[in-house]
Amino acid sequence: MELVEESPYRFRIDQRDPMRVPGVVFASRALLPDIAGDRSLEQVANVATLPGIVEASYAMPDVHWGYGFPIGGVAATDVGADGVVSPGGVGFDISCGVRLLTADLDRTALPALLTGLMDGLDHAIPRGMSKGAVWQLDGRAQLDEVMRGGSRYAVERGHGVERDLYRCEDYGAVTDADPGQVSERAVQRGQGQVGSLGSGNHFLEVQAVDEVYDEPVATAFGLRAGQVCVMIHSGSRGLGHQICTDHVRVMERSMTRYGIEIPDRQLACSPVSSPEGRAYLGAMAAAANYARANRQLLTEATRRVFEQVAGSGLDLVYDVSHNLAKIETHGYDGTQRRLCVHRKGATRALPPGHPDLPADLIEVGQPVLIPGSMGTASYVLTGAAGGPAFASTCHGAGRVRSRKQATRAVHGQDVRSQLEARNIAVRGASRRGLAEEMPEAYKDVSAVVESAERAGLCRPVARLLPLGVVKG
DNA sequence: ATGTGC
Repeated sequence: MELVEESPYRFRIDQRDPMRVPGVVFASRALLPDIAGDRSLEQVANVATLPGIVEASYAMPDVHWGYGFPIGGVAATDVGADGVVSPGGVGFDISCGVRLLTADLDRTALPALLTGLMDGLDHAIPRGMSKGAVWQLDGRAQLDEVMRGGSRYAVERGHGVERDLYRCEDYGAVTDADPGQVSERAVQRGQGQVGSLGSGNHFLEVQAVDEVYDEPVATAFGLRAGQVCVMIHSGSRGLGHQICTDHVRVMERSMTRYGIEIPDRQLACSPVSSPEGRAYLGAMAAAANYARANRQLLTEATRRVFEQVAGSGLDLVYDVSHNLAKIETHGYDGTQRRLCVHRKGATRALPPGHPDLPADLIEVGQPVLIPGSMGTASYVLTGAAGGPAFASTCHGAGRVRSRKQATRAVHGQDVRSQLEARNIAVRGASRRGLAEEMPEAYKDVSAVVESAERAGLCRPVARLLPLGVVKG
């Protein structure tokens, strides 16, 4: 795999058969995947073979190996030119994403409150594999409402306030969800998980704004230095996982019918406008709404704890997904085209002036929420005008060691006491979970964010530091 | 990521 340096933060994989477009990796030289021991660049090249792909197969600075597509990948296909949609381009955790909430508290008030808050959250936040949820749904009919209405339905039912919807991607729900394309098995798995964190890299953190880089934008987002925040990172749990599994299987079988040849079965795909493509997009949208409702219910549980322990409310800064495909209009080849933009481990980053932004954010751009690895900083960014990858940027630190490698590397060292030694409170994390998520298993999120900024993908707004973490 | 695993 040969990389051509186009500029200090942009490398190209030249197009050669059967690639339809080049690959482009946005990263500093230091952050580039190790070509010898990592197959993610090969995956970037594989994605470039997809029917209808336009411009390039893009990789963000946090790129690493994933199912078919790399995590940290962005690929747009032209809907009007038989462009495809691929479940592997979204990932198993459909609409995994992040929301950030601000408290009416300064970090100076926290030492006296942190233990109470963390104990309250420990009790209030269901987490881990299939271990309960905040919301007990009343049968499939109500789950269908969640899949159709997302956060909007949750708020309608009293789980949140109207303002939450203005600060959620798609005003809390996408409109094209089709619960009829969600299997009974997916429903069974998702039924009891609305309002649950999950495990792996999912977390709820109490954080503080450590540094503000752009005062006017931070103010528009509702952020100030020293402010206490809560970040929630979760997705669509077993429901999204099962939807991905189901539709990959269907698409694998339909490939020959559409004459699609791909170098890796994990890139299974169908034309966006085909029955299989539309079925997947309808089910994917249902999972996207489910994930927003999930984060909304986790928000409500967190609010109850903050109200009771600290007498503080929590305002939503934003909720944005980093695993999703969306039909969007972008200028390409001199005209406006409808493109299916796959973002897998990549965050939508709308620039200032974009019509899809809520009125109070249109001048400053979309809040982009970047969770760091456990115990490290997280970032708030905003979209950059003229960004080079369909209004997308990175999504986090990006793994450099597999879960297995990380577990081996811990060698009995106590990740929990290392966090506590740095005054970060930990609740509910399994020893193994902590080992898999140790910061050494990830790239340096600060370097990732710096590369994304230098590549012109986004602009930095604020850095957040963790005070307490709740994990599965 | 995930009723970690065909």
